[in-house]
Amino acid sequence: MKKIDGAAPTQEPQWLGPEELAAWRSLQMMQMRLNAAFSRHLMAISTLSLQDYVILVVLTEQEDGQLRPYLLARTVGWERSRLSHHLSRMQKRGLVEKVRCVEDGRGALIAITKKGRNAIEQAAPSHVADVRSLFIDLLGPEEIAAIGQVGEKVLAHLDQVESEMPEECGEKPGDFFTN
Amino acid sequence: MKKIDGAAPTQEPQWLGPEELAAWRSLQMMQMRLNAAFSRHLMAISTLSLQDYVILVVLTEQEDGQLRPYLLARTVGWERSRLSHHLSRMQKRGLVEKVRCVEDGRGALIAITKKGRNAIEQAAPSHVADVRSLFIDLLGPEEIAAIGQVGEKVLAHLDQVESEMPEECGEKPGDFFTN
DNA sequence: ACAACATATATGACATGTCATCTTTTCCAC
DNA sequence: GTGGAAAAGATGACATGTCATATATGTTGT
Repeated sequence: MKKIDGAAPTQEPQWLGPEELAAWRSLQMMQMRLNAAFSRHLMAISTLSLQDYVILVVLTEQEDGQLRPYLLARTVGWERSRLSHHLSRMQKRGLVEKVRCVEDGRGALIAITKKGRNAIEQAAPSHVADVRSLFIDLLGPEEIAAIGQVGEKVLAHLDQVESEMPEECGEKPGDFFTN
Repeated sequence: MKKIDGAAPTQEPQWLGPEELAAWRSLQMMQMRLNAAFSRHLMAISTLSLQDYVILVVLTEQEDGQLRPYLLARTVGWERSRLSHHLSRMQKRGLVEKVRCVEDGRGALIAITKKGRNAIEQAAPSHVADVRSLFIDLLGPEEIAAIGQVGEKVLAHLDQVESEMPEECGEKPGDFFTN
């Protein structure tokens, strides 16, 4: 089925304007380089990768230091299988442990270990200082607020769009986070 | 050498405030989910991954469709070896080709092929429409400008910090991009 | 001309992420 | 209760990214 260029004006692809393009690209580049910097820094000062750190942060934010993998996945925005693989590796390193879940026979509970807690508690101050010095402290409160608003707005829209997505339209979620 | 807590107030780690944390996290989550969405979409409508797309975009922006790998790496913000591996794969698929560089016997030139050009020209309109509908069109011009400014500011600071970094301080660049 | 060093790129081993698929258990309509 | 269908999680094959290192060529100072 071809599109016919009739009375309706042909939908010329709506390229990005220069400011739009520049903003989008510098945002992408910023994220990339910030994550690279955090990642390097974290590896330099601890035994944790940025990914490990993200997982551990979420776990420490639960009062019991435990969380179901599917919730953890949702929170950090990772794919199920990515998380599963990563948790296995973290378990091997003794950073987390898998506990059988009582209420749901299928599931597990991921619990942060003493060792995991030590690791993140030792790494956190320096990492946070990094986030401050490379990002937060460079911005004014209005800029921070603006960033937050943009993030929320875009995320809300994504939630909406993705929930409306007809099954098997070839586009399912599957994301990632990283602190 | 230990730090001594004397008259100088102990540097309590300067945690992020709630708005700061929320802004930072939603930005990260946004990037992650946007990239995931773009990636899925691109794969669905073309034979290109988001990474392929990024490389090809940069090449098409050169008038001769060619660029030295080290410059390409700088432009997209990837590590040298990541780029090298990825270009090899793209070459195998016929999207780019490596040309011997005349001025510099060490180097190469990466040139986009007909096939590569076709692929990206076919994919671009739909991808750009995606970037619009999931990001740009949700924001007002002030928000776009703010984003751009934040990006530039942070990147400028990163450039500075990373250039000042003493050799072998264990933290070298090594980043990534992704359109 | 040449040593000593820097730069451009490639490569192999390994870490990490993705996709499709399997198992187990739960949920629900009948 | 029972037969699916859906959810939670694990897993193996494969794609991609990282790190350390190798190779070749350029550059510089003498």
